[in-house]
Amino acid sequence: MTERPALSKGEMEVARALWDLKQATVREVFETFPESRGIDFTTVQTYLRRLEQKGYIKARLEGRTRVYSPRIKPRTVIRETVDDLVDRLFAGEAFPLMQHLIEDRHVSRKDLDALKSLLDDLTEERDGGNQS
Amino acid sequence: MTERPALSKGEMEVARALWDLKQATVREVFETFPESRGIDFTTVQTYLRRLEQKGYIKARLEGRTRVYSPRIKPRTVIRETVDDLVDRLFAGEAFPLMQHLIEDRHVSRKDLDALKSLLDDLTEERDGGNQS
DNA sequence: TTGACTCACGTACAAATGTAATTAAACTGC
DNA sequence: GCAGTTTAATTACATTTGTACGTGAGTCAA
Repeated sequence: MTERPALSKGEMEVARALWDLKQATVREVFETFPESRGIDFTTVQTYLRRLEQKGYIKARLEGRTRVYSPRIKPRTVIRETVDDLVDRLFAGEAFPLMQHLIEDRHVSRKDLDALKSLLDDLTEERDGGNQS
Repeated sequence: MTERPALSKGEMEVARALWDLKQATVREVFETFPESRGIDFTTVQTYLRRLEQKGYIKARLEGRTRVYSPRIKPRTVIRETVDDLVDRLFAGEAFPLMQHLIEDRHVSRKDLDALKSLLDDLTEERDGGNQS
């Protein structure tokens, strides 16, 4: 099922920018990058073309301009990408990654609470109200 | 700070295998890969050589054999690698990644509890004594 | 001590990646 | 209506990556 070639790092950045915009031209995507990133317009263009070739996004012509939009849902791409990382760097175990994120990152107080809340929801859902 | 060239996917797999073994020869690392992975002995050898060149691991000679061991702590490598992913795929926000891991992955009951526990520890540590 | 093997190492090489220069097309103010 | 300017599309190219082959040195059984 892992048909599509994986995203490269540069492609990832550009794909995410496009997801944020929902749909956009090369220029629009390009403009989301801060000057400091020092990326060339044509580089962004190349990434978008490759993303299209790989099947991640699609484009329609509007006048002489290509307007790109996602073909694969971000959520799906994220799942595949994270799965791959977990496989390679954590032998397939997601837990160590979560642990790393919680312990070695600066998690804000707000995020901490939000995470707990997520976990509680999941626990409840799991138990379906009748487990003790 | 990001001096060392980043790990490639293949290098990641091999590095992790070496971390697990603490120190090992090419053959020992090679043998941790299941037949199904279909990776060649010399491919593993190449990855180890490149990891050494990139400064991630070091080797000492034992007879005519190289015994590899980590030069950079796994924890550090993981941090750098995950940071990079978060930057590219989540615009630098770690929270969405955690959310993805919690919601879109199968988290076992045991892991759920362990995660909550981690969060609680952190909360306490945060609040405990001097709050900001 | 030789022929069959086993390894370690260096070498190889196509494909993927990061990055951009070139070329071509459209647009704008004279 | 064309010289100059923006922008889009194509092409280019060095590096990195994935993957492995060849060569030569060490080892063992007879």
